[in-house]
Amino acid sequence: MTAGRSMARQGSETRERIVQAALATLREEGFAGTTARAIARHGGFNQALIFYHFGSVPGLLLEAFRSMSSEQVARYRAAAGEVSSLSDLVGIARRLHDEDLRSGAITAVTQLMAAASGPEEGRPILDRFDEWISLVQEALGRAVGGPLAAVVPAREAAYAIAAMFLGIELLTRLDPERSEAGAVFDMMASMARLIEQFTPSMSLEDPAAGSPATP
Amino acid sequence: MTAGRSMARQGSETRERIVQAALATLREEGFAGTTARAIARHGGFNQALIFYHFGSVPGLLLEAFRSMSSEQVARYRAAAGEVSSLSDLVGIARRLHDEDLRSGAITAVTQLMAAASGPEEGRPILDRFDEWISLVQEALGRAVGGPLAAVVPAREAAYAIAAMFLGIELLTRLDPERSEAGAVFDMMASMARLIEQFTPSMSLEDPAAGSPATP
DNA sequence: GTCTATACTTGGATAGAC
DNA sequence: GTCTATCCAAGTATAGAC
Repeated sequence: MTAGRSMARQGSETRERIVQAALATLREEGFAGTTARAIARHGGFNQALIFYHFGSVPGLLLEAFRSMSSEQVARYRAAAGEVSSLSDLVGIARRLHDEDLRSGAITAVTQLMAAASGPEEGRPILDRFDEWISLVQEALGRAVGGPLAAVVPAREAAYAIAAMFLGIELLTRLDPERSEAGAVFDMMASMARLIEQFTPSMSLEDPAAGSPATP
Repeated sequence: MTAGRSMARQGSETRERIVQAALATLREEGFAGTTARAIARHGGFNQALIFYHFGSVPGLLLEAFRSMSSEQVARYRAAAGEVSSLSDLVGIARRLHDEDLRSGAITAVTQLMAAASGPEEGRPILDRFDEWISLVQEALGRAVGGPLAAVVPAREAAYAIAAMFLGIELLTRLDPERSEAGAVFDMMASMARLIEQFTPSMSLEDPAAGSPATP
């Protein structure tokens, strides 16, 4: 219904390009180094475009965060839907971490979070982060059953797990070489297997409490 | 051996005053708002003093981090020495969190972590953070015994716990009103009690395992 | 919609008086 | 050691040509 030109699409593409450049700058230069000029340099476009499309640098960063978070949540919600054990959950956490080492998506979030100065800037970020907590909570619901589910409040556990993941990303970013994330995921994997031995599949369980796995 | 004047001590006092002002600014204005001028305003002294005493703003921030971390680690190492159960451990974690709500000490760390752009800046921060991990690991060693200790690698568990704490501080800072830290500590407290039921006091245990310390 | 040029502001850092 | 004054670099943001 509009003119035959691809003007709207061009604008969209440019916006997306700026968002990607902002995320790249955030993870490569850190928050302190993420200025309008640096972002423009990274993306190979003009610095003025940022203000034309997003009004201000903080405006761009917020939009970049929203865009990135939505994309990643959608991506992982699909994976979380197929989780059926704690081991699965640890598996996708590890995968998310590994992929972030390359893409830096979560890394960008930690930068924005850490730099937010108060509730005014923090709230929109927290709103988005809630989606991640829900994602974990949902996966947790699929992963644990039996007595464990009755004893562990899902929301709090999900919050704690999401916080831990966040902390690991923050530490990894300080020096990827020295990160102990790999060992931590290994530990959680064995703990998951251990717990699974004590709380066997719900579909087979009998009325008595204990009766762990019989190999 | 020097002159009778209290010049060295005065210098020390000023340095300390600047460090405190830097930490206060960091937690009240966030990293982005922590400029030489803002720090000076906070502390009620002249902006030029920062450069005279610390050479640069990053120099001051690093020193502030070292100072704060040492103090807090010493403070909590004493408390950790008296930990004898998982419940105790959760208790001091909660206390540390509550105290940080007022002092903002840990909060300042998260801000500095955000500032670090790469391994060069990240390494000294990570070096200090190692002390926190060791602290947790030590407390964990006192807190858990019996079969659990044999199955959970202490270093990895300590790393995970420290990361989780960091994440919780990060989230709490985004909006203290909305923080779910209290509920998370409650959950961990009940889980600690639960685990303690299944792995009773080591002093009563039977010869099977490694028979650690007997109080 | 995008680029060039530039006005305006803030922050880091130093010189020199006290 | 501390303060005043100031220089300079870097950043945000806008005006106007294309």
